[in-house]
Amino acid sequence: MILALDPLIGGNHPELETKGLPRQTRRSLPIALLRAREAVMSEFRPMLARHDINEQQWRVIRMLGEYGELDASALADRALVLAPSLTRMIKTLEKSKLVTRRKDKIDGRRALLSITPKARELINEIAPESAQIYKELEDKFGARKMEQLLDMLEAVTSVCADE
Amino acid sequence: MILALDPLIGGNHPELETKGLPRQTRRSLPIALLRAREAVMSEFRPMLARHDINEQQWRVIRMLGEYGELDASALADRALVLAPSLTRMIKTLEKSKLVTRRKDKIDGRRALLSITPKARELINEIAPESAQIYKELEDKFGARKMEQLLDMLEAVTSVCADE
DNA sequence: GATCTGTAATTAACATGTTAAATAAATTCA
DNA sequence: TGAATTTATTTAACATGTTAATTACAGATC
Repeated sequence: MILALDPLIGGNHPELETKGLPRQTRRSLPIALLRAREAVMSEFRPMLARHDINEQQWRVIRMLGEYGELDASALADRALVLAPSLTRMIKTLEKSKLVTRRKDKIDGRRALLSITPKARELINEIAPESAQIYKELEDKFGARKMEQLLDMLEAVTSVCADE
Repeated sequence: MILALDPLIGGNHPELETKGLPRQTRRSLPIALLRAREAVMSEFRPMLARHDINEQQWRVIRMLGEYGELDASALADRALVLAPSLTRMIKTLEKSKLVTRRKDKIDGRRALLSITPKARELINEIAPESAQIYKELEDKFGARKMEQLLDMLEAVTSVCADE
């Protein structure tokens, strides 16, 4: 997505390409971010799958583990999940006894969510495996470069976020 | 996602947090990539919506515009869409007369996909708007930093991809 | 040339992503 | 106070994401 296309009709000639990608797409930030995310997540997904959990569920459970009880909006925000998705996910997670839900007595609109002891056990199983994978990635890529990359990602995020 | 969780039960204390995020999550690469992508895409999505097209459809059309006719596997690969998603998307895009589809006469298993003149017109409308948004982003973030970020994203992608 | 194996695409089933509309509770303010 | 407005959540409808199974064809082997 999201770079100028040249006016050529019928695709680019090979000499305009590098690394097998046309120049328009090769250095597109949105695509580079998507590619990187896919690549990184491919290291973690099989491990999560072995624990019968998906990426989004892991984010939700983790955030509740880290913050404690949260209302739905705050949780959706932190777990980077949209509210309607969260509503559905909570139903599933309640059925599998990983999340509990109660009404806020002060503000009746709010749903307060927290994790069960079973979910804490799950976190305790997954966390070390996750840390291991992360560490291997950090070793291969370089801890220093990782820090730099995280800094730049934070920077580009805030450039886009506020305006 | 994907950093070690400390053994504290019931969430972190405020003094362990920075920028409103618990330390476990604050510097997680998968989450940073997701956040960055969401932030960047939020700049482009409204423009694409005005053209009645979503992010994935734009990637598919763009790739066909850049490469010319492709079989479904090659297209799915380049557009970063899974094959089953692509199958469904092509049906929609055929109905809206943006993509055409034919069988490969040499290898009967392959579906060869290309875009219509109508899609080329759409590309010609979207491309300059996209370039404009991209340029503004580059100006705000810094062209040099953008290059560095793209380099690092490429690097982390290849570290994960091959092994 | 019939079977066996591998590959491309599709289908199926269930998950989340996305936008808009509906619901319900809180807040504002005339 | 009570109507109007705002806010939190849910529902609805349709999109893609994801994995597994299926279908259809190609290529290899005997």
